[in-house]
Amino acid sequence: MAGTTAILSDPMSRFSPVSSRAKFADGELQILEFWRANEVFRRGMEQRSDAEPFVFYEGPPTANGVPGIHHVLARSFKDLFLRYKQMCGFYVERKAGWDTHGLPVELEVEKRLKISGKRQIEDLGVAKFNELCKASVGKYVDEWERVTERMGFWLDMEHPYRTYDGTYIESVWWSLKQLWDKGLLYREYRVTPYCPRCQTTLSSHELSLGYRDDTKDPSIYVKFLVDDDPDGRTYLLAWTTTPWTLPGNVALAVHPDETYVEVEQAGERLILAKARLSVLEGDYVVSREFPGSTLVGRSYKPLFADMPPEGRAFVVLSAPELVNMEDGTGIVHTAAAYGEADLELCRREGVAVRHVVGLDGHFLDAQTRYHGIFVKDADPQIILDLAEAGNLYKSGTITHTYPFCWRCDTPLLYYALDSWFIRTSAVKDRLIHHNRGVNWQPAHIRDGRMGDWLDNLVDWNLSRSRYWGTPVPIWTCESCGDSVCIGSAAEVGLTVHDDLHKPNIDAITLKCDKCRGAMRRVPDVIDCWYDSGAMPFAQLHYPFENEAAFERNTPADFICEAMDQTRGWFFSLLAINTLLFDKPAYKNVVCLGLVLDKHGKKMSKRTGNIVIPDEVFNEFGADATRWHFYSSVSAGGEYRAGRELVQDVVRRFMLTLWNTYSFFVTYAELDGFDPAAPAPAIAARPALDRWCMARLAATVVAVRDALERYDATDATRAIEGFVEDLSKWYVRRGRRRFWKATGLDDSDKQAAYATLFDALLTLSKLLAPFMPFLAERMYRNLVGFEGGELPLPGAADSVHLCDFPSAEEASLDAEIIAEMARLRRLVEDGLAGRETAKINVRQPLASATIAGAHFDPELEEIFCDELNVKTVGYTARVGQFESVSLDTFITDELRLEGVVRELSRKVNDLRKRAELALDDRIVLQIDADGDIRRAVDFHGDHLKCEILATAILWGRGDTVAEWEGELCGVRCWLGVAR
RNA sequence: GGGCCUUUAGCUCAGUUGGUGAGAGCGCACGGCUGAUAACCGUGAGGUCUGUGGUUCGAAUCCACAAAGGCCCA
Repeated sequence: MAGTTAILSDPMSRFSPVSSRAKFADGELQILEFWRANEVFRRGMEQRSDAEPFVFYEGPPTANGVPGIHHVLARSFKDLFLRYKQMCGFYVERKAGWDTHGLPVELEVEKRLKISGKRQIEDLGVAKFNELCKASVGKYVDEWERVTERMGFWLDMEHPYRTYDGTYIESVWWSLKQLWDKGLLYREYRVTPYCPRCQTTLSSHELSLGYRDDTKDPSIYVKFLVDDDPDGRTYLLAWTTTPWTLPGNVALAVHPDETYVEVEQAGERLILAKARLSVLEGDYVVSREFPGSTLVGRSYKPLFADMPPEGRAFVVLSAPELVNMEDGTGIVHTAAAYGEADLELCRREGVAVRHVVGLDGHFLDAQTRYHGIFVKDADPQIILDLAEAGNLYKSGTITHTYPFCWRCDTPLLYYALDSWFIRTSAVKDRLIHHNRGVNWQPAHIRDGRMGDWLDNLVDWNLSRSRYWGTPVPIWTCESCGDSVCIGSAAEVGLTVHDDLHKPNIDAITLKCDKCRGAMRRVPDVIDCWYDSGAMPFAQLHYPFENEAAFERNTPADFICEAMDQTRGWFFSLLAINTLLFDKPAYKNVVCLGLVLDKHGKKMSKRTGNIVIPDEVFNEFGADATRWHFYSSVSAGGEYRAGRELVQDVVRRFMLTLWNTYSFFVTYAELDGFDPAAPAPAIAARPALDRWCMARLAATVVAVRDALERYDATDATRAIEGFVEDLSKWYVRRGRRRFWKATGLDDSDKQAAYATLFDALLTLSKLLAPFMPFLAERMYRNLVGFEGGELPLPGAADSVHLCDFPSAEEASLDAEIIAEMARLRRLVEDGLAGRETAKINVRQPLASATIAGAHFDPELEEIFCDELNVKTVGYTARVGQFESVSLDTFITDELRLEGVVRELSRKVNDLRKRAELALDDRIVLQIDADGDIRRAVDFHGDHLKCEILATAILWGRGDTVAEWEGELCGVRCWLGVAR
């Protein structure tokens, strides 16, 4: 590249020099600076401000930690389609959003304060706590913004929506009031998954985030002594994996239609289902058989003396829905407060419902034996006590799936509590209907994962007995119990500029319309997933303002998040939009798979296989990282991430592209190529050029088609294929055309430059949505913004302000693409033939014979050149495949031509070693005899051209580089002088 | 227990509605080419297309069952 330096310093150069060392990461930083200084993002939006909108919703992340590589994945895909649509002429708003409420934030603050549990929060003061929560939310926003910008994701972070804003909360209240008016909000005492550490219930989608399938729990068989047994030795045998619920036992359930047996074993009588006899240990004798119904109504002694019955309790109930014959004993221990079905059953049967465990997950004081102990910790003691009292039949451990809190890892309890629900089940059919109309990528999500979820829809547990969240806008009368729901801040005498959070809002009491009593707010806050699903209208403070903007912005044309959001944001968006408007919330969803490490293992901090975005960006750049995600697997697959994989993108794709681009710029500059000058019409260009343009046009069609289908993988693979062809066939085959000396007729050279320029410029636009940095760098230089002369007339100063390429009809040519492919297959065949015959490619041969169809003369010439044969002949095809055979007889004349080619190769190698510029002239000195002498005598002029020599001298003299050795079997000394 | 996805060369992955030698890139070995040179081209080794049945003139591809892995649900 020594030669180019001189050219570069020329102030009139058109292109800025392109080093063969690309330094992608450094280049990206410069482009970032360019975008910033020239406000390219803003101008891009402005340019399309009157255009048809393409609506995108940003799924709000919780900026509660630094962004990981999986966030980069989702943001890469978002950016790709948004940039693409903007280049296609749409107006694309990209409002950032932050999910600011909820348990994750509260936990972060608890951790930092080193406190835990609600009592400590209330000791600190809810006002203070919530203030800290709000401050904590912003803690990582800077980091998120930095990474977002660094990876080239254009997002309007200056006007984000925040779920804690007064305007946002007010819109959420409005929406809840709509549901209230429709009768879709209700309160119920219900057993729900409950986290005793966070002291709140969880919704079913939160629950689904925390299952673990390798949980070890006790598995115990418990004997309940029946009341009316004269001997006092007849027991009902029941099974449980939650010993801590036994103090809460109020009933046993049996299946009325199943057969039960009484067995004699070790002096005791045990009752269990016949089908479950296998759980018994050792020998036994079956003494009686009877239907389960005969057991119904019998009573038994409570397990613990300090558990006096309160109302009806300790009876056998009939519950076919609760009892199965697959596990356990056919007799089911029933704790009304700790099982969903248990509660339902006890209500139906009028059996007492009572808690033995407090909201903190510890046994209540009244529970004298275990009071104050955390339930899961009490299990061993309970088992011991049962054994001591003779109520334990056997105990063991099982491994099964059990839910844990998705944020704090505490094992969840099923616990009866008052909760507020949204009757989502009322619109189930509509949800399913709207989901049917969504274009899911990958398609199987629609009826698979999402469809299943909707089929099994349950009501949405909305309330959380926590602090940092949108307050439930419901007030209840202390005297008459009547409730009202508010739908705006004004209804409680506040504005959106007031703090609408706890504890402020709790201080407000309303007067009951019915009894004039005082109404107090339900102390709960709402599930933060509801916040996120409300963003289509809440981000605009609809319906209080922005009515027109809201109409324009719904539904979204496109959203994109990871697979786990089927139960999260994808659902909350769909559910809320359906409940409120009976409309779909989005049309196209790209649903991304998990990011695993390079071996396909889940990433975790513990195993240290985390990929840190900055590290990859710094080493290989954001473009390479993005491209890796687009191209590595089909959408929805599991993504692998690791530096080797990204490095592969650089080597496989980016360097190939870069070398081609660098080649073009180097020679275009050397030759003073002017892209603005009229170029030969495509139809008038050589076949190689027409082929290149046809391949380019086909690639444009393929990329557009793939992106319209939201298929990034197909799109990137089409581009990769073209770049491969451009570099490894077009440039390789056409190289000599570029360094041909300028002469009278330059039309061939002009065609070559015009073709390569066109290909690279179009490529830069095609690449812009995928690799925004590299595309910009190439584009700006190609159109002349980096050189010393004026840029191309009418060219935008950024590739991101351009229109996305459309295929030029004139260039589409399927036939030449097919013919070239055929030619390349036959060339391979010919080169293989040379190898077999042990004849170098440098040695010209007289002819090759193709057994197959004729080529167009232009293609024939390419074929001959590539195979280094003088002529080509044809014969009929033998068998199914075309093939090539070579005339391997080397005449004297051919041999001398081969010698010249060996010579020029050696000399050019010397030129390079001497670091001569590409256009430096030399004097060649030769000291050799025989074939070399004869070859030079015959072909001296040709040799001079090949090596840019002004003269060839015989004998040795002063040189800048020399070589001595054997060439074509002749001793030879070569010297190069200026 | 149920649903969905995956399984093709040492590694990462293509393989369109079944249809002419089972592919690419990387890696490895050998050779060639070369003023894009930290490139390029060719050849080779390496595959029971996870397995077993079935449909068919023909199956990596369609069907059934099974195995392994992943995700989700109960």
